[in-house]
Amino acid sequence: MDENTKRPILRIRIVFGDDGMIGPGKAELLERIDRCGSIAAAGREMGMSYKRAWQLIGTLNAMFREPLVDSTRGGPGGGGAVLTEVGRKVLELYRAFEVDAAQAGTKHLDALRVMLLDIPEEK
Amino acid sequence: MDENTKRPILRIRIVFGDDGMIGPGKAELLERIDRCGSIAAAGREMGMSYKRAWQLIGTLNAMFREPLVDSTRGGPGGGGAVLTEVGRKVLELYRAFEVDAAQAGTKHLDALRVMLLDIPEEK
DNA sequence: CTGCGATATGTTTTTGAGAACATATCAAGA
DNA sequence: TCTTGATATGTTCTCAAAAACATATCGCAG
Repeated sequence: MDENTKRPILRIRIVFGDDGMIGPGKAELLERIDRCGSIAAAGREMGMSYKRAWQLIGTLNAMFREPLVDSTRGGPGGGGAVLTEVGRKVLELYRAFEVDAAQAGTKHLDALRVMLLDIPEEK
Repeated sequence: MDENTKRPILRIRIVFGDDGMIGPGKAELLERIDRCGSIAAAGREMGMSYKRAWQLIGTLNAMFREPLVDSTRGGPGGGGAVLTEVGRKVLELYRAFEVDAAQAGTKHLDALRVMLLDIPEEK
């Protein structure tokens, strides 16, 4: 059974400039890295190849003034990765944004939902 | 020069259920259909093939209780398409949601922006 | 009754993103 | 020094989404 079926009704992607952006995927990845202490493990949890996870983190690190993730190789356990202070802050801001935005638009969202053919259950 | 470079900092995509969704692309398409009175013309303006535009409108029409776009073929000018009342309402709600969400999160957005390497100009 | 311009669809081709696979590298610890 | 587990990075393969191309249909206007 797939317990990962917590599907948000709202999906916000913040676009910076021409290409750089942060959305639900990268946010979740950051979160899991914080919990796992490893890019590989975080990616695995999300059913994502290590390479993909690594690439996403690479672009994230590249678009901010300071990296969001610090990674070390070798060492005890073979290596690992941790969120930097900036990383933690960015994640927190993104999540806060999500909450505020969703809350601000509840009225419009509800109005839209009743017009739908198949009304999806909340949460 | 491409004057269409009005790049929003925020890109919101509303996801309904498993697949149906409305985002910036479909919203803009609806808007242009309203102005042009034609799916083909609206698609052309966006550099999109007629087929693609037609498909997008098809899925939109299919996911709501009532169609958002009414199209006629033949007739004066060869045919055309117009927004229904529902279509206009959906578009309006989506735009309103965008505005409210962005406004609600201005603070967080600004905090994020200053951390960026290349700070994109607003608007 | 023919031509036009737009909708309506089907078929084929292209292409770009991600998966899959393959190594190389590092540092600690056994 | 050899193993280990994770990072780092290149190469190839797969497939689905979009583009490109091709028609068919419709209804006025002339």
